[in-house]
Amino acid sequence: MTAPARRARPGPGPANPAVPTRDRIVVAATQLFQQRGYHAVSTADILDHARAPRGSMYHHFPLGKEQIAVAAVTRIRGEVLALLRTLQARGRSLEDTLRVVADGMARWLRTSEWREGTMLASTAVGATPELPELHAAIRGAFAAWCEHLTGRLVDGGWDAAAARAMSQTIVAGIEGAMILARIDQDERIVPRVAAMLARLIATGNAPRRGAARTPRSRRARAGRSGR
Amino acid sequence: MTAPARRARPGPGPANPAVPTRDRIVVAATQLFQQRGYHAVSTADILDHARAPRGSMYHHFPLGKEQIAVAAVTRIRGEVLALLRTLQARGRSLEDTLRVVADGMARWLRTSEWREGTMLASTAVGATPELPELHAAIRGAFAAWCEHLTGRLVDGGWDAAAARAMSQTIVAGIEGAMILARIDQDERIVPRVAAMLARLIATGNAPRRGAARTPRSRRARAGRSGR
DNA sequence: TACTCCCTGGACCGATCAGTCTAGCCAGAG
DNA sequence: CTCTGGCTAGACTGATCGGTCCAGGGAGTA
Repeated sequence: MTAPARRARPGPGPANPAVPTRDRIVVAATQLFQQRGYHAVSTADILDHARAPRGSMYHHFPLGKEQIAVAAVTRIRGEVLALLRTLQARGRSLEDTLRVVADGMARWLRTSEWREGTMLASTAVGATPELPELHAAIRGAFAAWCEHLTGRLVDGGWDAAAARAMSQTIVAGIEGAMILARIDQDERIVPRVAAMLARLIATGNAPRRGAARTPRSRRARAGRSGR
Repeated sequence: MTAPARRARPGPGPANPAVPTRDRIVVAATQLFQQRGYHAVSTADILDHARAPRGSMYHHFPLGKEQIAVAAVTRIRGEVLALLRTLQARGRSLEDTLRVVADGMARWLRTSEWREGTMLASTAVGATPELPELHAAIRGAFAAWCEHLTGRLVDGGWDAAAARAMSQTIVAGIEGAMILARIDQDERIVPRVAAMLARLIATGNAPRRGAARTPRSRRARAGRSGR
């Protein structure tokens, strides 16, 4: 318990010159922040991983570490949103989407040997109230995901308020499941929780509406309320 | 974005001599870890808050910071478990228990101005795979909570596997809801998610009961491992 | 009073932190 | 060719990190 000696690994081989330095930094930072969280990652770690010199980093990110973290969060936000939209475009139901996402995340957990995996939580913790820019970026990412899910639920006939609560439950459940799965090193927790959430979606449609099953009669709902 | 200057506050008034130094350290560490996570809290922070000198800390915790974190996690584990058991002893249903816990946590979030609140997640992130003792402590705490919840569900007639999945969903959902609520600074998210989970419990008892789910006679659930 | 032992108090250490600075590389423009 | 400016390169800084060390303080016992 004396010395961490975490800096042992010198980085993953030589830099790939085909990838611009800025992108290499963002990719490395994304991985590291997901692994260990904002405060446990040093700029030297990022530079090591990205095979970039210090000067380049402060050239591309003059505001320093927090700015890099914002870029990383924005990247994650976009990737997840793209996946959600792709699945929607392919006609997958929301329950199906949940399953696919959960399976993908479980695989990701395992292949990274439970080192990566908590999408934003690693970065979210400790970003309040210092680091206001990072805080805002994380908040925006969660909001974007929830908004997408809420939209899909409303399209499916959900009451706006219920849809909002449901989408928050989904995001919270998945994020929490990732934390539990990492700690337990048991990736099956994620699909398990996702199945529970899918059941909640299936049975819970429009809790104060008439039918319990999806009525498919969309288009007629009132305007969105939230935010 | 230059200097954090977080060390500005000198600590919360003079030390209370009635509380032993060791306890003051654990209490301060618990609060700080919940606020900012393991890596973002320095030993100097803890000492400041606890109004204790450096020597005392390494007298009581010769293994250093990680040992203090383990003590803090153990403390949280015990407190939550005690609350769950108290509510059970008072005859509250599991759904009711969930509501009470969620309301309490929401209040806690607000009164701490969204600085404390994510029970273990703050500490959990980044505790893998270094910090093995801390990792084990967090894992044990989550396991203890899940075990309690699983026991109550099985008592209520749930199939063992389904009960386990449900209890993990509950813990994951609450933990995730706390993260979302902190980021959004909106404590209503927690009771909202809790209500969803309660609905899942109410409707989900023995899912697909008639179908191929193994009923599996519940055995006497083994000794509950309190603290 | 004298002695013991648990605990306090804080100076101190080498390592590492995020961030600064400046010297040069090198491709494209003129 | 020269010049220029975006980018690289890494030495350097002061602050802070977790951890070590040891000189006492002071209650209990004799």
